[in-house]
Amino acid sequence: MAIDTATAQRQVLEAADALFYERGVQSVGMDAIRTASGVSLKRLYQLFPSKDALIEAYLHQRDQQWKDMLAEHVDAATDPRERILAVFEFLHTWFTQKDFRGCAFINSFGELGAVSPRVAELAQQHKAGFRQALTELAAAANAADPQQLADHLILLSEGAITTSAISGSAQPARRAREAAVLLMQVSLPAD
Amino acid sequence: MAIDTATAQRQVLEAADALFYERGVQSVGMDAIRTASGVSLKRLYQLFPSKDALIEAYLHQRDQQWKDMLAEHVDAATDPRERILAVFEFLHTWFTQKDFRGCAFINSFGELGAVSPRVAELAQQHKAGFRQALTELAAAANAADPQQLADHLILLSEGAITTSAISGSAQPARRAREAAVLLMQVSLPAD
DNA sequence: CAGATGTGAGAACGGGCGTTCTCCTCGGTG
DNA sequence: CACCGAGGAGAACGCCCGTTCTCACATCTG
Repeated sequence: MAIDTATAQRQVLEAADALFYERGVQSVGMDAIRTASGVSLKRLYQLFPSKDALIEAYLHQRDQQWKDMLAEHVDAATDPRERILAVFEFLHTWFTQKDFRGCAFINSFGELGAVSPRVAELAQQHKAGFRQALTELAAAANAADPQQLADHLILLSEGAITTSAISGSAQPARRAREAAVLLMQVSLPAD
Repeated sequence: MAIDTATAQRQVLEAADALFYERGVQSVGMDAIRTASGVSLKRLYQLFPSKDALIEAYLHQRDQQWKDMLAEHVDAATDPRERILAVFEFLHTWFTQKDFRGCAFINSFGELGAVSPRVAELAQQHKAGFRQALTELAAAANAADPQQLADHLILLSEGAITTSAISGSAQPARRAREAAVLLMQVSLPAD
């Protein structure tokens, strides 16, 4: 008997995730995903009717995983400032993973953003979600202007992600944390 | 008679620059460059022996243009702090250009960094050049730790570039400038 | 003028890839 | 047992694309 539908889907998504993220979306053929997942092309196409659909599912999954990992780090702290700094701890542990290759959304956007409105849209949504989360953290820390602090922290985070991806070092997370501390000194009310 | 070699090369590079930047490197075929440049495939291939070579030339050219534009903005100011802030003015004017689509190096790296060591290398060099420039600006402003201030400013800049590219707004340049002002308040000696 | 050279336009070649199709096997059902 | 539908393996199809080749023409040299 063939593999259970749910596990087939999971295997395909796992393979797609690993390959798309590692090599970029366009460099990975459906055949590579078929081989890596062990799911036949026929099944693959009945689970995901096109490569575009699979790309979309891949990005969806990344978004969810990313949010979960972020929340996990943030929720380990209770002090509002530490919850903000936890974002940068999260970045550091992410950057240290040996398969780290930057933000899947930034990469996909660079590859396909101009050519696939759907990819551009998903990237925007992902970043909007991050902004939302940071704005809430900034508000919880009593920032005078939570949106402003959040935006500053976002710039540091995004900058750290791309700098770390290109340089291959996790140091940018440390630097971003440093800068965040300084910004919070100025933007948050004294204790 | 055929077109002069120098102008043919210039036309090819112009076309490649526009197309690669706009649509991404992999989405643009040699035929599109041929059509846009008006240079025959034969000539094109004797000017650039492969698409890879053309991509490399494209990145080289982007690097040079970018440095020139940056220097132009920075050199319009004399006060060390204003020279640093000029970086963010530059970003803002860049983001406002109607064809702005992020950093060519970040985009190419996302597309091909894992698959083409040469592209990864060129991206690293480009970013190293930017870091060098910012470190000098920070030192000239008497930062206690010029490398640290430079790294913080880089994070803001890179974050602004990707955020602006994805969101389609130039606002991140303003936000980055704001944050830079705050960081300089803390990192630079008082007047 | 003869002939060699270089060029433009575009066809041709070779390979890769997204997607579909063929054929065969196998488990379940009446 | 005979049949049916689903699924696996992989061939096949169409298309795109990087690169090379053909051919006709125009220009230069002697």
